[in-house]
Amino acid sequence: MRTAPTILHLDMDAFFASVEQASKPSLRGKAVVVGGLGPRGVVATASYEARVFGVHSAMPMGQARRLAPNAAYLVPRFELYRSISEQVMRLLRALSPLVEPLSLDEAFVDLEAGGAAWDADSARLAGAKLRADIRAVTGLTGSVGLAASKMLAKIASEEAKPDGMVLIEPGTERAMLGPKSVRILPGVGPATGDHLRRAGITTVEELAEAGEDELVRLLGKAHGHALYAMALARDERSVVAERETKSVSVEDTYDVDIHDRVRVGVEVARLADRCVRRLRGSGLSGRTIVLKVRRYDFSTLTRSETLRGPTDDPAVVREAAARLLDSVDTTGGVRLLGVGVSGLADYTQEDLFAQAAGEPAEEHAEEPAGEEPAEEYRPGPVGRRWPSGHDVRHAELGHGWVQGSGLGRVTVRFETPYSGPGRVRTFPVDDPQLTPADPLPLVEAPRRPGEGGAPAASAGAGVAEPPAGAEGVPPASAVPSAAGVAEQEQEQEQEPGSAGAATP
DNA sequence: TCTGGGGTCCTAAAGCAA
DNA sequence: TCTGTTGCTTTAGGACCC
Repeated sequence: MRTAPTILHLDMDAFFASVEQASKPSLRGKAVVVGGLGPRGVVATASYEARVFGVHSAMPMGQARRLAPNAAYLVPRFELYRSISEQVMRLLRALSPLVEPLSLDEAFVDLEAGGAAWDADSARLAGAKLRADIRAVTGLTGSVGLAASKMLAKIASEEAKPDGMVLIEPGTERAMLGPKSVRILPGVGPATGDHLRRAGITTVEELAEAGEDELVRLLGKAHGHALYAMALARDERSVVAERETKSVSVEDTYDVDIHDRVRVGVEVARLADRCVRRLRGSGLSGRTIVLKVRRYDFSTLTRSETLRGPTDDPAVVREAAARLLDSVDTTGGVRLLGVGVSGLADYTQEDLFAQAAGEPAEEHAEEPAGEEPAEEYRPGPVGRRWPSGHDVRHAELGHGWVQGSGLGRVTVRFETPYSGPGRVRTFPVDDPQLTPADPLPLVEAPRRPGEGGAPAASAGAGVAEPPAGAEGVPPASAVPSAAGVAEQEQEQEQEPGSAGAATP
């Protein structure tokens, strides 16, 4: 274990919600909830204003709406978040080549390996500068944890939230960890937490006192050893920059359970195709096909089949998935279906033995082997073209975003990341002057010299108030192309207005 | 109106081979 | 030849993470 606190963990604050607030001035300082808007959606991220009402990640949307009926409810825009995330990751890689992203909004950085820090003081400096740079480049805030190990750096950033920095001085680890709940340790979730509580263990201190043998007896070998080490603040895991993908999967939860066996088969085939598209997009193939079925009662089962060699042939995956489906009972209905491929290989080695009888493994030519195209099939009602929260452009009124749609109308708020809160107007859904638009950068790209570190779009109090509807003319750079209409938008059918941006 | 989507890792049982 | 041991692979499920 190193002796200097030179491992940095960055965690962006309420990332999805903060991005939406930065791009929509009327939502700043308001409760914002990002997640699936369908009847079975859950919260992906809640802004801190929404958390005051008790809304948090993974909560069913319905419950969130009951707790915070006046919050703004938005569909996630992954393409936009990805592009912001890349900006942040670039800043991290400027500090060190050893950057380990954990998700779009989180990463470890080994400052020592990059020569960016060697002791507590230099680490603090690097952390402070990073936070300032992130704010300048993205307009967003992130929290930083600094410590001598990954586990502690992560706990430190948790402690620093929101918008702060915490450094754990080497030597003080056990004292700080001791009184805390076992739940702060990575790998202790609801099940393990319960298990330990029944054994009379609730704090990290008690975990350490229980002893290694007892923990192994309680939780099994791997988990027991790992947890005991964590309890003693021992964590030797190094920051690893490149991790190989182990599996690729896609799944859909349906708004209403599917009972029709034929329809189930059709959906499985569709998922298999989508999965293969992703597989090929990453230049991979795989040997093991996995079918996942969640039944009406939420019981989940998986069936898998391992082929003799890796494949990226849609027909082969489709057929394997269909065979697997034959072995599961779907009476009562299914709420979720998924198809995955694991046992991955670089797909250069062309399918030596074609798996499907008589199936030419070669019709690779078609799809553009990149991102998934938007799905045309979703029988989306009127809202299809106007997902709530997405950007639009009006021929006369300029840039805005969809606040809600339904009943043949779409409500748009006209504002940009650099304007003040804007006005709301309602149009027929087929208004020819209205077109979907790409998101604008959160920070106006060429910053005027001498403007200091306070970019126009910094989400926070005291937003400058230019005349409502003022248009920042967007520099086209740094914007994700073809904004992610693809990803997932669960369509919502709502009365105008109820798609509910916070009533300003 | 209960409970998403994309992953990772671990365990245990069963089959098979040496 | 029979039996027991060991170890690897496949399969299914569960916990956890963001």
